[in-house]
Amino acid sequence: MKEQLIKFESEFSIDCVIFGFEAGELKILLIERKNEPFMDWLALPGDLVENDEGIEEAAERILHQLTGLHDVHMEQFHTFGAVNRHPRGRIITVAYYALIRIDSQRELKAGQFAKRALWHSVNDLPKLAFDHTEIFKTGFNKLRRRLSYQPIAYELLPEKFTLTQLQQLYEAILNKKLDKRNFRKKMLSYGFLKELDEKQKNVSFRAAKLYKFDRRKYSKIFQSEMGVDI
Amino acid sequence: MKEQLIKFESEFSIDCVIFGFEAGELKILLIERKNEPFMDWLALPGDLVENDEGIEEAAERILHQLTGLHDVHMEQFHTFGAVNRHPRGRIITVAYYALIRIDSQRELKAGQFAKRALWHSVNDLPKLAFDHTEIFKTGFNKLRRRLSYQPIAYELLPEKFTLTQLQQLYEAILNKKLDKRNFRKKMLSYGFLKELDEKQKNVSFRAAKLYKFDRRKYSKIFQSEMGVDI
DNA sequence: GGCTTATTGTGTAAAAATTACACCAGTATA
DNA sequence: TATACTGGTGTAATTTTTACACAATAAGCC
Repeated sequence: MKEQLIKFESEFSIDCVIFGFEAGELKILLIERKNEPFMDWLALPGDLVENDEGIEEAAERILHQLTGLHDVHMEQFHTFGAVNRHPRGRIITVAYYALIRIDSQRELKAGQFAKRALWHSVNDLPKLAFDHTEIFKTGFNKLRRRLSYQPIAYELLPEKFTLTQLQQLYEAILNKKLDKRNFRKKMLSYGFLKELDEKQKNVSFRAAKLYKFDRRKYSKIFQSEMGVDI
Repeated sequence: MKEQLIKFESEFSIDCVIFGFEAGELKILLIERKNEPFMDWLALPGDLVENDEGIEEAAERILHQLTGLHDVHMEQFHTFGAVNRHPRGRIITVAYYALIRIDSQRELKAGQFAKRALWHSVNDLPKLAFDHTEIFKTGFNKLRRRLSYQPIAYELLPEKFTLTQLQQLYEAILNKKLDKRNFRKKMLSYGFLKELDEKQKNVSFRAAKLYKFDRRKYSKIFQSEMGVDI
């Protein structure tokens, strides 16, 4: 990354924990590093923040560079600033997480700083570069806590999905079995799932109804539970 | 604007939103600035992070410098990084909040960078220096959300307190009236309040029982509800 | 001492939310 | 048409949350 440490009193970066869901498994987006330090290691996608961009802006830029995505709802979750977290000197990093739909159509673009980008299951992660394992764990815990009071998981699913898929996703994130009937009752009671006149195709068993997420209704319901202004 | 921007590519600071409770009112600790920019304005206590200290460490140092306090449980809640948040150049700030007991014995020490330090009610805050009004609001919302799922308010009360005081504190933070009986039932059901054999003194009405917070039991109960390691 | 005043301290019933639990229906395919 | 597999559904018990009112107590004052 930065070769000329002398030049800077300090620097900061953004790191992204980007969750996706595929084949019943929760995954995160990783890159394989091209340069020292930690050459060839897996790492969270991240980059230094430019001096003329805000950090939200930087987060968007970086995610775009790495995935081609725009307008992804990203949320800051923690800032890591241990003195020795980066071997090249003092670099504080602001960590963001995002939930995105894994789109098999679109290939991952590694960008200029990585050998490749890949989706990796959250369940058997190897040790990551820098303190990225810690960052990932913190982000995953944040996601869990968030999901248990706000239904945000739909962002990970394809546009049309079945209730079973939704439940599997919840189970993957919360890491526990849920009761099918209670889960459905609860999800439908929120009122932001729209039942479609369509069913699954190409399955070798009874096809399930497809549902769609209704963003309008969702906002109405959950905006009121947000923070209050003073 | 931007007098010595040349010297630094970037810098970062800590700002602290320190809550206290006094006379039935929720307050925060502010300083009156001694220097430009924003000379004479009220601001959150904060300082630049040194290059050889971690940010948690820096937060502790700064709080200590400003209040003389040690071992206060501080929690990071957000990092602010708008490009123009600081007129002197690009300074990203990591915001922490803390809840402390206002101790009338101990005088506030302003330190070398402030004219004075003071407790100010959260209800009629003037406009603060920099983006500190926004930082405060974000921190206050964080405190509210946190309090509604974790009983952390005891940190603001004197060692011995009455249930009415505890309720007033909740009402001040959540900004709504609570039902006395339900509130007491709930608080006592947690099991971390220890009833003392003592009562209020010097009150011109029926004295209330005093309670103490039992830190041991609290930890037992709430550690299990924290994030899970992977 | 007894009256006034202000606050403390207590219980119950109704409503709402959460949990536990099992079987028939539908579709593909063999 | 039988088999294998997943989809879809309801109810009762339990727990949690809410709503609500009055007697007990202590100080101050007359």
